[in-house]
Amino acid sequence: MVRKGGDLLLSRREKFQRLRSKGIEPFPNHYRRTHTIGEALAYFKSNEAEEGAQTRTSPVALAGRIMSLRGMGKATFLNIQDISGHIQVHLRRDLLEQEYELARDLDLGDFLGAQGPLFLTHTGEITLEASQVTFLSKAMRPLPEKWHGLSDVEMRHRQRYLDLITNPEARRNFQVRSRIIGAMRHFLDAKGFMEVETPVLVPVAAGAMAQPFATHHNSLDMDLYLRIATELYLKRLIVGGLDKVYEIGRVFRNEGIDQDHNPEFTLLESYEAYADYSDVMVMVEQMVSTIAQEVLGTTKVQFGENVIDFAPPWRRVSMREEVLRCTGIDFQDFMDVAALEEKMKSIGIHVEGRSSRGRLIDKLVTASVEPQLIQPTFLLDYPLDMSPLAKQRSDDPSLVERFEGFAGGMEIANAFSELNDPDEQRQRFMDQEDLRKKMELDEDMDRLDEDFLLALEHGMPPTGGLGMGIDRLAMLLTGQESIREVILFPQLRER
RNA sequence: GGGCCGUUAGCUCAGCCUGGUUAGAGCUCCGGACUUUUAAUCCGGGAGUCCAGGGUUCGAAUCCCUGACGGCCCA
Repeated sequence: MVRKGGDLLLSRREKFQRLRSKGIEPFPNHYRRTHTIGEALAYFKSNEAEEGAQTRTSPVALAGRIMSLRGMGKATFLNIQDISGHIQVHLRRDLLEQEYELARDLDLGDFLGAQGPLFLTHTGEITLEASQVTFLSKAMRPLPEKWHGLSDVEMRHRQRYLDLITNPEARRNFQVRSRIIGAMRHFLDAKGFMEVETPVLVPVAAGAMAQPFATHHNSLDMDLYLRIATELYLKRLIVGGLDKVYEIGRVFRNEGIDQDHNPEFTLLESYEAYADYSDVMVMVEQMVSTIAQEVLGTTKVQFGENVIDFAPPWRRVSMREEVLRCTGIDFQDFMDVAALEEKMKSIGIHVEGRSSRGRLIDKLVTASVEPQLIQPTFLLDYPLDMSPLAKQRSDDPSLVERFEGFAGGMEIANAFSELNDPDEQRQRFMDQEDLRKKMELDEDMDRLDEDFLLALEHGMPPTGGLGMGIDRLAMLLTGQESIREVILFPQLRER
């Protein structure tokens, strides 16, 4: 596909042809570098520490993308970049002789291999003095502007590779994200959890209240959905005796897109037999603070105008109390849906369509409480109405043993003591379905998964379960306020 | 779903309010000079579907309408 940019593309094509006609392969198969650029810089510094600024190292062979190019006639300075860093390369005609001609055909964005000793220029920059250069790959299109980088947000997302080439912060965000997930696996593995993979294509999209994406399997002639959660499959594994399992996987929810929602996102779910939600709470604060410490070297991160400290213990407060504090509404005084809705309207919270009591309370939390929860906070003990998979509290059956974890004004974790009574679970699913039908609700309810109930009937031990949004955790630990900055290819409208 | 803002050269942006020569700048690109430069510098030269469509006007990048895409805020 050829797009605009006529001249610039043409001149690159011409240089490409010129290379070929000189017998230089523009896309050679092999190049052996001896060091990454980061390693080479470290190598020079250790030599410098021993021998002083005049040191010249033994030759190294480096490779990278040309990010700047300063031709000066019989000498050329350029900078090459790889993932570990960037380094200046000095090309001299007296050293390279005929090979120096190559300098004329280099473009920003091309890949170059260079071999030679490292030295310090008298402006103090570590530089490779090339005794040999190897053309490694041609860029047929120009890079974005070298000083400002690529700043058009849409293009940064559509052509993420350009963002990654030119914006160090983008590279860093995704490196941090990767290390977060690594540290998370390490933490869970060390606790004796087993990582598993469960189906993405499922006959019933259950385990959360969300619209699924629908698809179809042709040879089975069967409608399937992309999972909206991994919950019910992981609990089947608890039934199966795996005792501590987790999955880090993509889930799909057919919903709107905004600052902290993408239709596909990465979710950690973990289930631990013989644990309850208070055990999970301790694990969450340990895990997040450990990850922050491991990845960032601190538990404190700048997020917007705030510094969030993930060091345990996190604040714990009953959800009911916190709603009361933030809104002046004690939802236990409003068992009636209409009365609650009326009361919410009086403080300016409107809910469209017909809603259940659970959804109204959820709305209260997201609208009035969540934005205030900047420092890590656990809200405890949610109403039964909005928690069909959680176990009731023994002292108050209108509440369940559930918490959600918040930080930076976002929900990042959701956990409960898992309901393991199969008859009660069936009843909860049916209540949800009844509620939806009776009230003609405009909302998603958890779907009944008959096969899951069959598993539960074989007996599930008491279990503590957790769901945690990896993308939002990555936002918090990278200081990014948009989920699109931590998802490499966020969903965009087709152009 | 509603409101506000944006879309001009490959990239980063000015110009628009207050319509009027051939739409500008920097980077990139092309030619030339230059063997320690580093946003290299100096000289010369290129490069545009002003998001799309419609309207107003003698005349539209500029004013109006519709749409597309994106951003922010609200729901």
